[in-house]
Amino acid sequence: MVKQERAARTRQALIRAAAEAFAEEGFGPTSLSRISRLAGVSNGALHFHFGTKESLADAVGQEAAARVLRVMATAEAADDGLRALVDATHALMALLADDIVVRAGFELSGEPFGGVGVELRRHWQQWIEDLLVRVGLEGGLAEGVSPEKAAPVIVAATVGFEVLGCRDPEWLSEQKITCFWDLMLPRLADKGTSACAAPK
Amino acid sequence: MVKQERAARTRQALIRAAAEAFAEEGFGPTSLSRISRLAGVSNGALHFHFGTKESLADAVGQEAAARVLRVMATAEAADDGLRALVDATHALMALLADDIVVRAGFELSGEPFGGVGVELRRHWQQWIEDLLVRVGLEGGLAEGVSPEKAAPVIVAATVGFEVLGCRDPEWLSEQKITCFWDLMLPRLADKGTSACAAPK
Amino acid sequence: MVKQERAARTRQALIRAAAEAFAEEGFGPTSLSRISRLAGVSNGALHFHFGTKESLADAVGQEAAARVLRVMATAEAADDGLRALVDATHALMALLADDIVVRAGFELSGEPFGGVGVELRRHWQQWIEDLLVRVGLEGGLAEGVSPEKAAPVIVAATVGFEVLGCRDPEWLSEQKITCFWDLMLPRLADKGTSACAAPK
Amino acid sequence: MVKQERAARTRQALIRAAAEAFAEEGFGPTSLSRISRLAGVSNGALHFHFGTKESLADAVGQEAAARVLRVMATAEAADDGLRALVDATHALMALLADDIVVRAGFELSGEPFGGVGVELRRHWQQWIEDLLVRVGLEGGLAEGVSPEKAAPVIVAATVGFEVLGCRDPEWLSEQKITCFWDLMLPRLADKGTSACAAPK
DNA sequence: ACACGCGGGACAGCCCGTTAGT
DNA sequence: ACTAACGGGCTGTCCCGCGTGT
Repeated sequence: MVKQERAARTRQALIRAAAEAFAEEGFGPTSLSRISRLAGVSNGALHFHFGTKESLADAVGQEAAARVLRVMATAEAADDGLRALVDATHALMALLADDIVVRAGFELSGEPFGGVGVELRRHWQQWIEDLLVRVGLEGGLAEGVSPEKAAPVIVAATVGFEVLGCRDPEWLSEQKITCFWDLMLPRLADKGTSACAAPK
Repeated sequence: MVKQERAARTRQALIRAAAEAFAEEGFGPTSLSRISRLAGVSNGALHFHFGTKESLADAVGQEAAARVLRVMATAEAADDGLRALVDATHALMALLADDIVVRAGFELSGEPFGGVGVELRRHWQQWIEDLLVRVGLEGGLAEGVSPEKAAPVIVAATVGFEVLGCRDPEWLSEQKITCFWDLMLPRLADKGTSACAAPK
Repeated sequence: MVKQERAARTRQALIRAAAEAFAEEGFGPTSLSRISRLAGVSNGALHFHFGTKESLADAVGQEAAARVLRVMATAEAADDGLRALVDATHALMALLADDIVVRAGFELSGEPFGGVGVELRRHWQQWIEDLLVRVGLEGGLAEGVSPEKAAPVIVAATVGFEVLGCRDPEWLSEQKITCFWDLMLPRLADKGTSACAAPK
Repeated sequence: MVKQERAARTRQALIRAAAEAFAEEGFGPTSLSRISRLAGVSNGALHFHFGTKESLADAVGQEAAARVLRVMATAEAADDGLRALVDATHALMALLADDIVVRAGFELSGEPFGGVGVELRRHWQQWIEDLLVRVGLEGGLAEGVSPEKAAPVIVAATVGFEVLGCRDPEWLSEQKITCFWDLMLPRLADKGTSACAAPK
């Protein structure tokens, strides 16, 4: 049907506009009128697609999660676990730098929602923990370094870069992340790793 | 005057209540009625002390800045620069964990204010950079590590801990910070440093 | 055509659902979505059959009027005029008690429509007046009782029973109406009437 | 205090305006903006005095109940019970005819509120029942007439006059009520009563 | 000086009745 | 007959002065 095609385009425009607004002002202060104006549709159209403001935020979060998942999947294809981790952080920051939806999704996951359900940061943390556990089992971690201790540090740093990157995109640059891994990787990795601080 | 004493108490109660509310919901969604109710004063009293919502947030930010400054000053008394850095991060996280005003101040500094003026995170970043420069001049940094590269990494990590700590205080625990320095310090410091990952 | 049969069924379902909703909440507060949901049809289907909300209410009113007319016609068949009046009130109350469409029609006729056109209560009043005039001409009314004076009293009482019956069906019971005629009939009727307070 | 005087005047203006609007369109269709415009105050003032639309309707209902109570008390002073009943109905109709608040209160008590609490019609019914029981004990009722049977009839008739009077004030005229009692009283009262159909 | 009751506008979010397009 | 979209309007409430009291 042609109608459903147009509807999908409207839906995407709405999600995109909402992401822009949420990323700029946060969930609460953003008004629905602003979003519908940004998307170039009427107020009623917004309500047709998303009954409530929360459900709109939900949609933004899920769209962001889907895109982040693709990044994780791509990075996981690397032959070395730590290599995958470094690549994933680089790719995530690049994504945050130019995909407003993903950025909004991350910001939203930090707000005290009334039960939004999408927790992007939690997903990210979980993925890092799982990956590190696998690396540890394969003997890829240096002595005295456990997945349980290393994962939070990496999560905190990446969340920090993300948060600061919201005001100043420079924080999301490849250079900054490379600095991070340059400091972190030597202590984290077994000598035999193929990973280096720069991406790919 | 007796009146002024009472006024000061009201002012403090207002700042405290505002910090609580801001930390919980953010600046925009928090209503002034909620703050005045929390503080146990009337709506009119709030507007007597702080003419506008922004000026109230300003006061919260300045109060928080004052307390953070004390932490920095205390840490700076250490004889070793990196020692001071480690101590300062530990102390800041402890402060964030149990001082709602400081927590609110940090959160507020991440919001896109209409010209609030208080930028706690920027202060923190500046302080770290200055300190690292001093350490570098004294030869306390390892080879290949420059203050310009190391400072953002430390700032990002601490901001990350702070942000995540807003929802789960566990992120602010001494243990988490110790893990961070345990991974970061060996690569950062010259061999002759007296600093270690744990506080004090 | 088969289509027209289906259309008629949809139309009836809509009228029935609208009656239910109008009777419960009144015209204004009832939303068209609620009606279409109740009827199990789509929003668009509603607007295909009834272009506007008023026209839907009109349809409910006309359907109700048709059913009330049948009651009047049946009662008129009685040989005694007052007998017909008593029977008609009994029959109307019974109809109100179990026909939601009629109930809605009466309620609607009490609302300040923007020109609905259907005035069920007025019809009822007119019918009673005409009947009483006929009875009067036949000498069936007691001395000192004129149709002009008696009709409003009967109308008021029946409307009262109807209105009160909307919240509590007990008011529409045969017993209550019998009580009414038991008090009213002796003063109203000539001694020679065959009518009694109970129905049929 | 001057302020409180002004506040009371505002409150009364709001109640009066609300009564006017409710009586004209009913609870649901009436908008708060219309009420505040009618009262000549701002939207915010309305919300200051009555937090919600329901609470405003409540206030109207209570004000109406208070005025009706005064009517009942006055009528009760009559030496004859049935005399009191006749007087009360006449007085109530007169009140309904020129006190918009009372009219609104009665109309409101017929709407399917979400728990308004004020049930003017129920009060009226209760008062009539109690009065008739008292008259019955004093031997003022004719043979074969019980309070339980007579009260609903009188209530229904008065409610009918009230409802019809909303669209056409003629229904509330002394003449109509006199007709009612002229038909009803002979059958209801013992021969020795001093009551007659006309008021006072 | 300090505090408050009262009131003023301005939207916010939600949703409603309605129309195009197929 | 229905999906998709449109404006407009409703209630709630928010942020903020004005004037008065203590």
